[in-house]
Parts: sequence; C-alpha cells; structure tokens
Amino acid sequence: MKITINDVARAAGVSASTVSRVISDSPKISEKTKERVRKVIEELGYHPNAIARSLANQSSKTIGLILNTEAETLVRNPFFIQAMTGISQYAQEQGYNVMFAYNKSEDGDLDIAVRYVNSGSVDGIILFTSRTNDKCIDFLMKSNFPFSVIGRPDHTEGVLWVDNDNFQATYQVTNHLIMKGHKRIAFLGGPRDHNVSRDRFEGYKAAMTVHGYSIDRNLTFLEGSFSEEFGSKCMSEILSAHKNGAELPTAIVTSDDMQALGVLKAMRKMNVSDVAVTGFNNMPVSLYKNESFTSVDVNASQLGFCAAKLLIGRIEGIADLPAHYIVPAEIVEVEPLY
Amino acid sequence: MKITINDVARAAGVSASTVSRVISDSPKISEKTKERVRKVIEELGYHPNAIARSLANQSSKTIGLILNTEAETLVRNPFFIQAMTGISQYAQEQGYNVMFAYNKSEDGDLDIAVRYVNSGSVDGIILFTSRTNDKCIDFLMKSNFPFSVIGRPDHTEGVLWVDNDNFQATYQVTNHLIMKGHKRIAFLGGPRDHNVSRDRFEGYKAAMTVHGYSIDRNLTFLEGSFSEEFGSKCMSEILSAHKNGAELPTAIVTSDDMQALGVLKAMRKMNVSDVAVTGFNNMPVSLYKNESFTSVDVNASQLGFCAAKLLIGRIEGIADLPAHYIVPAEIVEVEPLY
DNA sequence: TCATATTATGCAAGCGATTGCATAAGTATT
DNA sequence: AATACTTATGCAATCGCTTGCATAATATGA
Repeated sequence: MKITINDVARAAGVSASTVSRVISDSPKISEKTKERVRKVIEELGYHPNAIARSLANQSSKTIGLILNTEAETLVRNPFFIQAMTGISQYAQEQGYNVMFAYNKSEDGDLDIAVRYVNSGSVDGIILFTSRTNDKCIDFLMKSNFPFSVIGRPDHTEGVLWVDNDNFQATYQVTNHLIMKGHKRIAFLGGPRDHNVSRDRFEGYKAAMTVHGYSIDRNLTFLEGSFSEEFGSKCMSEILSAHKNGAELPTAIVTSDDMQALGVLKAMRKMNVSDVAVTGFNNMPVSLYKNESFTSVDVNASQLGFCAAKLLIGRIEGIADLPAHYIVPAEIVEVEPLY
Repeated sequence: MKITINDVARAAGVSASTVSRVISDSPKISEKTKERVRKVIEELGYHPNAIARSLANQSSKTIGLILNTEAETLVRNPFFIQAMTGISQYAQEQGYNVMFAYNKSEDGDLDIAVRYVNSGSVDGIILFTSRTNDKCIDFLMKSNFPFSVIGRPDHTEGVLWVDNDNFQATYQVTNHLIMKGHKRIAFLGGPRDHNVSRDRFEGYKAAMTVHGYSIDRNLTFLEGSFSEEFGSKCMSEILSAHKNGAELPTAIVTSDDMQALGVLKAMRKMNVSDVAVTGFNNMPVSLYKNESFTSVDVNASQLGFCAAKLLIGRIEGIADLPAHYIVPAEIVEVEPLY
C-alpha cells in the first residue's frame, strides 16, 4: 500500500498539516520539527501524491501539446520533435509535466483542446500553428485559458507566441544569394493562410527590391504547401518554361526544406545542377557534389523552450511577461559530399 | 467558476451520487432520471473534473513515455515520433492521456521513471529500449508497476514488449540480396548490449549459412552504434582494405538507416557506387541514380500502438493478455531518382 | 391490503493533499 | 508573576468525484 501524508504524520507524531508544511518548507514550522519529519519521510520513502496535490491546489502542473500536423510532415520534419524536446526541458525545470495528443482528423485539434480545458487535466496548452488552429485560438481566448503558440498567429492581441523573425531570415538568406552574385532568384511560398508564408515572401521581396532586382511573376510561387511535391511541381514548371525559352533562375529561395528537396529532385531528374537552393529547418538532406544548398536553422528546440516559458509564466501569473519571443534563426551552408 | 457535480445535482434536484452514476451510465439509475440529469448536464455545460476523478478512482488514466535517446537520434530518426503517434492513437481510443519527458542526461530516465511511479501521475510507463533502460526495467519490475517496452528486452520474463522479428527481417533482407546474386555481403551491427543487434546479426548469419556462403570476419562489424559515423567508419575500412588488395563486398547489410547513410556517404566520397546497401527504419534518404538501397520499414507507429495496447491491457487487468506482440516489418526498395 | 421482492436514490465516508483559523506553547516586557 | 506578544502546531473544512450501504419508493404476489 502507498504511504500517505497521514502515515508520515503518525510516524512522526505530528499532524498532516505539519507534514504538508514541512514539504513546502513553510517558515511556520520550526527547524527541529522539520528535521524530524524529514527523517521520517526519508525512512518511510514517502512521496506526495501528485493527483491529490493537484486537486487541493486546483492546478495540474501539466501542460498539453496539440499536434494536428499531418503524419507525413510530423515524421519527416524534425521541427516538431525538436520543439517537443525544448518544451519538455523547460517544463521539467519548472516541475511541469507535458502531455501530448496526436490526431490526424481535421478539427480533431479543437476537440482535444476542448477536452483538455474542460477536464482540467492541463493548466495550459501549447499550439503549433497550422491552418486549423485559429479555431483553437478563438476557443482558448474565449475560455480565457492559458496558452502559447509556436509561430506567429493572425491576431496577436493578447496571445503569447514565439517565432523566428521570418521576414529577417528570408531577407538574409536572399541577400546571401545576392552577395554571391545571383540576380535572378525564384521564390516558393507556403500555405496562404499562414503568416509565416507572408513574412517569408516579404523578406525575399525586400531583399530583391533593395538591390534593385525585379521580381519575376513567373518565378514566384505563392499559395503552396510545405511539401516535396510542391517543390517538385514548381521546379518542373520553371524547367519547362526554360525549355520554351524562358531564362532559368540561378537561385531559388524556398520556404521549407521539404520544398527545397522537391526542387532538388526535379533538378536531378532533368540533370540540372547549377541552381542554388535554400530552405528552412535544416533537415538532413544529402547533396550531390555539384549542388549548392543553404538552409535556415529555425532553432526549433529553442522555440519550444520559449513557448513553454511564456506559457508557464502566464499560468503562474508572472508580471511583466513579454507577449512573445523572437528566436534567432541561423543560416546554415549545407556541405555537399565533396 | 467551474461547474461541479454538485451544481448539476442541485439543478437537477438529485444527489451528486446520482449524477455520478448517470455519467458512468450505471444501470441502477432509471431512464427517466438519466434523461433529466443529462439535460441539465448539457444545459450547464458540465464536464467532470479529471483530477478529482483520478483521485477518487485511484487511477490517473495517463501513461508516461520515457525518451532518453540522444537528441541527435531522436531528431534524425523518425522512429520515435512515429511510435509516439501510434501510442497516442491507441491511448486516445481508450480514454488515456499520454505524458512524455525528454532528458539528455545519462540515467535521467531512471529519475523520471521514479518520479512517475512515486507521484502517481501515471498508471503505466512505456520504455524505448536503450542501453540504460535495464535499470528502469529492474526498478519497474521491483515496484510491480505496469510498463511495456518497445524493443525486446534482455530478460523477458514478466515483461510486456513489442518488437519486430529482427532475426526474420534481417534474414529476409539478406536473402533478398542473395537472390539478386550477391555472395560477398558485409554486415554492420548495433550496440552490443542491445538484443536487436544480436538478432539482426543472427538473421544475417543464418541467411548466409543457408546458402552456403561464408562469413568474412573482416566484413562483419559488430559492437557498433546506430550512427552515421559508424557507417562511414566501417565503409572506409572496407574501402581501404580493398586498396590493399582485399575483395570488395557487393552488398552491405546494416542495422540502421543512419549507418546505411554513413556507408553511402563514404562510398560517394570514394566514387564507389556498385555496392548494394540495406538499412532499417525507412528513413527518408536521397539516392544517387546508380545507387541501390533497401530498407526495412519497422512499422514504428504500429509498434507504438501495440505497446500502448499491452500496457493499457495490463493496467486494466485484462486476462489472457499476450506477453508480447511481433509487428511485421516490410522490406522497402528505395527508388533512386528515376 | 399487507408482506415481500425489486428498483431507484441518497448519505456519508473516502481518495490524499492544502490552508485559514484557533489554540497551545514559548518568549519578552513590566 | 501576570500580561502581551510571538511562534509553532493542530483542527477541520475543502478540492470534486466515487461507491458501499441504508433506505425510500415502487412493483409483485397472495
């Protein structure tokens, strides 16, 4: 049978209240009693019951994660698991548990959020932005339930979020290409309803504009998806336009490594290799010797860490909490096998 | 303020016990009352408090995952996140939550297991086998705490586990190569203290032996690690031995896709491409046109699903529960770009 | 109609902690 | 030594739900 606080109390000849106060190191208990009780706790191998504690404290000391990403993405893009490790690390530091629920069904994320909130099994929620999360955000706002978002949401008023400066990152990576002498640079965007898509496009546009380079409508592919297929599709279009006389770009800025991989694959198929490609997430990608690939490491684990920090800050009612964190991204030159 | 069972009871003009019994659909309550109470529940938007429930039921309806894998592996090998989605799916079906904790420190996994067990915050634990898990297993066995293991542990008596038939899988993949005409086949193993390493080696050995092919000591690399480095290192050795006159193998059976990737990279460096390579896990790997790569898809999500099934079965005291599941693995021919 | 069996509901004691308030013990002040 | 003031501890209610047992209500049978 499990040892309870009462067993300890009895063994130490004090009341349960005293034991409770010893555990929380309350200043109202004398050192002498503390010592004695601590010894008994040690001897009996007592450990407070987290659930009873939660009930009494009206706080579960748990945060919930909602993963409603498609399995394919979840599995191939290390972003999520990296973010999860970051979240877990900060949570552990603060004595919080982390729950997650994966669901493939559309709208399932809302169901999970509702369940989390209503059952009281978590004190707060971390969302990964995605097209369907807005419903979640609305719901959580309305419920006045603590949450934070990885990725800048549409409406940021009153929302805690963490993200990279996607404008800046794309600006830099584009600029990086320009410095290398590229002038004709294509762009592949993400889903239209993601802020990240807009920001990355604007960053690309700004860098091009600053240097006085024009943006070729035929080389900008907006409203895409963060997938290999989209990358391949766009590159195929570029290549077939080239067959019909259009000038080939010398570089392509994509919004995701999966896209970039698609682009590279399309190039390989057509035996084209002198186009520099950039992506986001620093996924493991094997490069041919004559390929040039640059990725932006978004520092996913740090994003997770900060999201947890914001959320737990909010839960514990920390004053002057920042409303968001911008996590620095890093440009990574991926080396081909010589 | 949150609505409690008492609010419902009051509003419906019944006692809390009745409401509780309506929720659990007890046959002791008349249909008439059930209807009435349900209506009130609906109207008030009542949702039972999971924590209070847990306390009363002495069960948290939560399972804990211990991830003590190195960050590098966790991130690059989709195995873990896939297994996690499988676990989450079965858990959700059964009304269980899933908690996870990531820790990088050596031995941290034991700490987490101890915390999980003592605090009563989970009803059971799923372990991913790894060299340090034996301590965890010992601890959990001693505590008589429900757990299941992904990967066959050393001592299986009284342990619930799921795994592929690694012997069989490696036998098949080796056989597959032999059928294609390969005779001189190298083997790369995993860490010595993993059962999986032994099984895979035995599978390879058996297939070779059955066909009467000898096993060249210089082509079997045991006591390795599931890493790219190890793969590269072994292949480099093979290649330099070749420079000194040794015959090159025509195929290499590895125990992990990361190893296989290392092998491929070493080959690419040396401009060797006519060696067939096999791996495990069906990781995304980009292939050169003239490379041949076969992977074994271990069906990680199914492994997770089954691990959850065993664990929850154990928690709920299901009779005649199997002690383990063998999940079928599938040989996947990875296509090079066209 | 009354005794008896059956069914539906409520009471109250848990589950294992926390905490405001009351009180006992100890210390200081005069 | 009596009073006032701290300081240390305990009592008992509370958190929200579950469940064994008692009991009230209803149905059955003679």
